[in-house]
Amino acid sequence: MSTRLARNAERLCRARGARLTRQRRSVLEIVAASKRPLGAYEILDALRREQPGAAPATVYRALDFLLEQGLVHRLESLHSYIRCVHPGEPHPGQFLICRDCGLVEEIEDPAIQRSIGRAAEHSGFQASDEVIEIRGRCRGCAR
Amino acid sequence: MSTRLARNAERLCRARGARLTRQRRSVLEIVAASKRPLGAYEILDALRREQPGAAPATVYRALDFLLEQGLVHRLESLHSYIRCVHPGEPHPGQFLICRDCGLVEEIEDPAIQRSIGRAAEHSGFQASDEVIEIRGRCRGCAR
DNA sequence: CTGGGAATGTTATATTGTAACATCGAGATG
DNA sequence: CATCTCGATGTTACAATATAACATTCCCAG
Ligand SMILES: [Zn+2]
Ligand SMILES: [Zn+2]
Ligand SMILES: [Zn+2]
Ligand SMILES: [Zn+2]
Repeated sequence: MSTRLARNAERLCRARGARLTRQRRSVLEIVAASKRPLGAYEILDALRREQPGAAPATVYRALDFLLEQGLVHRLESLHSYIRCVHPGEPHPGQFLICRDCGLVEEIEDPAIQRSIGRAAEHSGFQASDEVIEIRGRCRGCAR
Repeated sequence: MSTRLARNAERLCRARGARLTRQRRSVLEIVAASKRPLGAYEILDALRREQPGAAPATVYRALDFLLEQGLVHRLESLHSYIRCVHPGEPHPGQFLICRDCGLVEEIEDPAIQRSIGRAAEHSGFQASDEVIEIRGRCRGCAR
């Protein structure tokens, strides 16, 4: 399967002294294999196919780890999780979420980042991270 | 109490043919009276002081109405609700959320709006609304 | 007044997320 | 190798958020 993904994640974790265990890797692969974001309980259903005893805490603990490592993002407005398209340095995600087909595109736009930085500064606010979720209709669905 | 608020909301709703009922106005006033965003069940607790029979659906229905009318915003990352500081035309909210004191400031920054518009356009995406929640430390707490 | 649609009451349940504590297991230490 | 230790996992129960479904009431147009 996604050996490429797994190896890259493994490398990143190793470099940080973090342990990408079998369970955590399973959750990462489940999330990464999905075209759409998955809810925690959808991940749980998938995980149970290889590990029938899994419980909610199992999934949430793995997700906590993967979020810390910047390997997945959480979509606040969908209560769901999606792989990061360019892990490496953890970063705030910016997403285009299609209401029609449910697809989500992760973008990385420095101009958005800059404008947010300036707005925060203008209010004397020290930003530490951001939730940027843009909802609408994707190119494919707009036709 | 906040007669000013209530009157303005009343005027806006009347102009649109929307009915700001007693219940809906109660919920609006509860939300507006709070310095911090309130969760639906916090609103419910408050509402029950004047209407002991209120149930979750009561609150969620009122919130749906107030959200549609642009009188309150939902904070996705906090699962909570806050009054709009400048109702009139419904608009996407932009928020600075302090992790330390819990205060939330609503801002309206055209530069953020523009950068998001351009990024969406660049992906052929028709944006219809946005979730912009900037988390960090407010001026007061930063000192 | 009366009919009809919107608003509310009421009950039950779905969905998402955590707490708490027992147990396991990989790697360090001697 | 033995054993110690701490992070990871197993397990159970529960908290917090949100919605479904259907009965009833209320407001207003006609
Ligand atoms: Zn990313
Ligand atoms: Zn689409
Ligand atoms: Zn607003
Ligand atoms: Zn603060």
